[in-house]
Amino acid sequence: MSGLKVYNSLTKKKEKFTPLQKGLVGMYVCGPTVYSDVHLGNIRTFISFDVIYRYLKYSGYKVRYVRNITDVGHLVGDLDTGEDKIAERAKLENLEPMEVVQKYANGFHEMMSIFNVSPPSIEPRATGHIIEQIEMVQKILDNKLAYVKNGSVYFDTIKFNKKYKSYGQLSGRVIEELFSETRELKNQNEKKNPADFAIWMKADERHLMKWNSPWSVGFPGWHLECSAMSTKYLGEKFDIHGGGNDLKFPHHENEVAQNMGACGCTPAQYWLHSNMLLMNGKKMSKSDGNTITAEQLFSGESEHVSKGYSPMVIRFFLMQAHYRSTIDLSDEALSAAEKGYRKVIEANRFLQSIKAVTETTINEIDTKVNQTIASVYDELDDDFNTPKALARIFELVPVINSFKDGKEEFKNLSQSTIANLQKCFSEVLFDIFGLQDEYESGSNNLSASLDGVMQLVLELRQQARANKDWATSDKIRDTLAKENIVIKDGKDGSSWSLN
RNA sequence: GGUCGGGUGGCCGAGUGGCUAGGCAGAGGUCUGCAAAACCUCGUACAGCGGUUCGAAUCCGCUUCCGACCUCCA
Repeated sequence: MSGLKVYNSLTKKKEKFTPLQKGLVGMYVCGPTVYSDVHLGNIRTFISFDVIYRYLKYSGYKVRYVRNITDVGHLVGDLDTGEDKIAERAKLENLEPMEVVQKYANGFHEMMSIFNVSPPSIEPRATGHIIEQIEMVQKILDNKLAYVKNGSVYFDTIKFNKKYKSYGQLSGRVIEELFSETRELKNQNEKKNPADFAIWMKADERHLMKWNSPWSVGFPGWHLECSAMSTKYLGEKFDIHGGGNDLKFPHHENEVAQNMGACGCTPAQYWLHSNMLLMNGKKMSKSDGNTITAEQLFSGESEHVSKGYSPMVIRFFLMQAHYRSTIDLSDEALSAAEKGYRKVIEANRFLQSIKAVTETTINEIDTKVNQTIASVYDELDDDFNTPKALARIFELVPVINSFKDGKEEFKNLSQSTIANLQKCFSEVLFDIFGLQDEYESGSNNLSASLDGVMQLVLELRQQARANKDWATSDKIRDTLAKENIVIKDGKDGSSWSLN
């Protein structure tokens, strides 16, 4: 229950998880910038935090999960004077900026739903919080940790670091080195030093997205929206802040600075960072063109895959790696995941169909199975170790299948052990990992009647087999196979499944 | 160049100072009319070179290769 340990990027250590308020967790995760279609790398991050969110809820916490949508403030190119990404895209597609935002936000939500990612408790947008952001800029100015230059406002990292000595703590950077490192290509005369960053930018005439402020007609700096919105919905101090590894610097580092600059306290207790999805050994990234969209993966229309893979196979594939490790996407790995997914889902399907078992005494095998079940949750308590938990689940699969086959050692599993297995598989696979049984194809009327038809077919085939009429029995099997229905002959009759 | 993280059996991926995950593929077997599925068994892997240790894939050093961040990025 409270045995959860999490790896904190701030301290670089695994720590016992203790929320600020007993039983309640506030979690903020950086969402997408909606200026183009999400790719699988983005999706991985949101699935990782979905599992974390689900596990926290499973563990009995009441979680307020805030995941924002950034629809302004991302700049293009090397310079802070660059065009806003959304505005840029709007020009390109000949759309109103808000149309761009809506279009890609819709696409994002659709993807999240396809991958069974739970919606957050609050999904705030940057453009909906301009006032809060302006107020935060003012607070930082009041605290003398920012300065105004030609209508733009810059965060004064030197002054901030003198006061708090903490700039760079999260990303492991030393502020002095940041100066010497920063390339001199910036025509950033407005900044006092290169490590400073804009929290409010004056917009020029051509800019499409701009708002009134005490300093100029302009727009907020990129990092500001997360600071403002996390404060608004979770308070100045909250429990977990998450995001992709690539956001650690400068985004999260600057976020911390802004929060401290405004309220004098560190925002999140625990910083969790998920690692990147790789393809061909390299980070999946739009700018490199090293990407694959989910649609391409579903349809198989990509040079990277030989066939299509379903959303749940992909989700299962991701569960096989720890969220803090990179994972390499490949055709071979996906097809291995597909088989593994099928195996565990089918074992579960049988498991859940077991009605009542004659109660027997608890024997050695029961004890062993129950220990393994307990270990599944221990693994998840250890920084959400899904691959280890999954390994334990797979140790239980042969137990279930052996029970099904009536194997001597397993046929007398007790009622309570079966119940524990059912609970464990259902909780871990569906509630925590967020998988779905794709072979079940819904509990609709069609599948129910199909099952009725299939029972008849299987019965007829069974008769044919009893009469050693192999021609008929094989014809049934082979014809069904062409329709992607697979017949499996077991000890106590046959079963079927959709391929 | 700076900072950080990695190199694990055919592939993907866990992991701990000694009890050597798991999935997929492969081999053999059981079952089966055949096939599939299922079940059982198997490979003794940890980049290289040194060192610490009774003992290291796991700790330290060096070498090498790869990646991430340092500029927008989940």
